[in-house]
Amino acid sequence: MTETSAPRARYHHGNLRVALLEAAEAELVDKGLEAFSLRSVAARAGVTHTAPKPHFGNTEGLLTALCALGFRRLVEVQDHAKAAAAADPVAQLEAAGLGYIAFATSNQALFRLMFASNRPNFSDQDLSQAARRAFAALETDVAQARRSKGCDQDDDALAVASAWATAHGLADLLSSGRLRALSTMESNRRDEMAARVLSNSALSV
Amino acid sequence: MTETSAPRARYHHGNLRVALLEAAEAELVDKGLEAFSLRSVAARAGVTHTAPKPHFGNTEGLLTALCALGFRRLVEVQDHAKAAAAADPVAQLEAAGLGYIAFATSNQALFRLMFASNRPNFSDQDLSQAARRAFAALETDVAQARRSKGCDQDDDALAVASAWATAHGLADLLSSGRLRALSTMESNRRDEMAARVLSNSALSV
DNA sequence: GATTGATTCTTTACAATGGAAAGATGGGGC
DNA sequence: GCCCCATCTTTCCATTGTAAAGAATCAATC
Repeated sequence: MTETSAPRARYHHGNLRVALLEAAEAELVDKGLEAFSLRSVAARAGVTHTAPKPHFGNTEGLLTALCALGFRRLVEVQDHAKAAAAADPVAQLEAAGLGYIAFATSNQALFRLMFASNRPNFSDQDLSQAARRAFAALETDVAQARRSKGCDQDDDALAVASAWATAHGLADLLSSGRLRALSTMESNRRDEMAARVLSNSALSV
Repeated sequence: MTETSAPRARYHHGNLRVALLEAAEAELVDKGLEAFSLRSVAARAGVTHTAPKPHFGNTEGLLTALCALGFRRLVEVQDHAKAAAAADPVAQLEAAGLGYIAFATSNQALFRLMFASNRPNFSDQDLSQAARRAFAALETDVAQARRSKGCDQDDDALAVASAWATAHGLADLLSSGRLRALSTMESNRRDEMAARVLSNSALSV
């Protein structure tokens, strides 16, 4: 009777690819991107340090896959936040922004991998597609919020840039602990303030 | 007659500390933060790889000093931009924001060292002082712009967060080439758009 | 069910890196 | 002129990522 829950001692791991991705994320959480070690990741997964090669090629390959996973999760977090918010397009946009911030603050190292690293291969198909999807979602959120408020469609592109920059700036500064004014607030109030700043940036350019 | 401009072949370098900082920045520009190598920096300065130790301790020490230098240069760039702008407080704020963006786009790796790295020791006296100065300048710029427009002083703290987030977000996304909508514009027009977004974020929260 | 080929994983080896330790050098105070 | 000490070099070591070759296993075919 072979244990299906512990396929470890076997020579062939069975699902090493996903195990490595999980180990890599744990490594990222524990040590941060700058102390990320492929050998350590392999050890976490219980394999030797060259086992990742068939699955990811090299360290950059693993980080590229992890980065794509990050963009997909970013969209998930935003979708989850939107589902819990009011149907009003402005509330939806604010929820997306708050989701962006929540993702950044609870996945700091992954966020940096996605937005402040040269290690992932951004010309990789899977990654660039995942990143594009995240950007496309933002575009429609901004456009719908602006339509609901009767904003000029000609300024949509600028509003997208403005909203993204604001959300990204808040996310980055909050996740790195640099916005004391906001980060020390009680979380409901912080979200209220952030939402105000976000909708303003998208609607009144 | 000893050449003062080439104090290299001597055992004691003379001003190795500043030479290493210059070499470190060149290394940062050439290879980026993630491929930064202390040995390579030492080689650039014409010394062996352990020569930096008496001056900076370890790699983190060197990066910490470089990071502090970055914050001082950021303020310089902003001051320079403000000096070239109109005296109007809103124009001054916009100039500071555009300076922030200009710094980020022309010093990408240094910008990442300052805002997206755990390697510098941010509890270092010199560094934290330099960073605080940069933040203080921003605070006064925002406050003065708001006074000139009769904005409510109670919202100043939020406006500072909003303006900083917007400037930082624009800077980060532009420097990493992610804001095609803006980065493909002719530069005058781009600055005009960015200024509009920036002042809006500070004045109409 | 046995054989063969391809894939996965291990073993081994190597170059690059950061840092520790000890020695060589020479500047500066006395 | 002499000695102390900061500066720089030499040497050594642990860690890391990657390449190459071999062992183990799976899968397809006969």
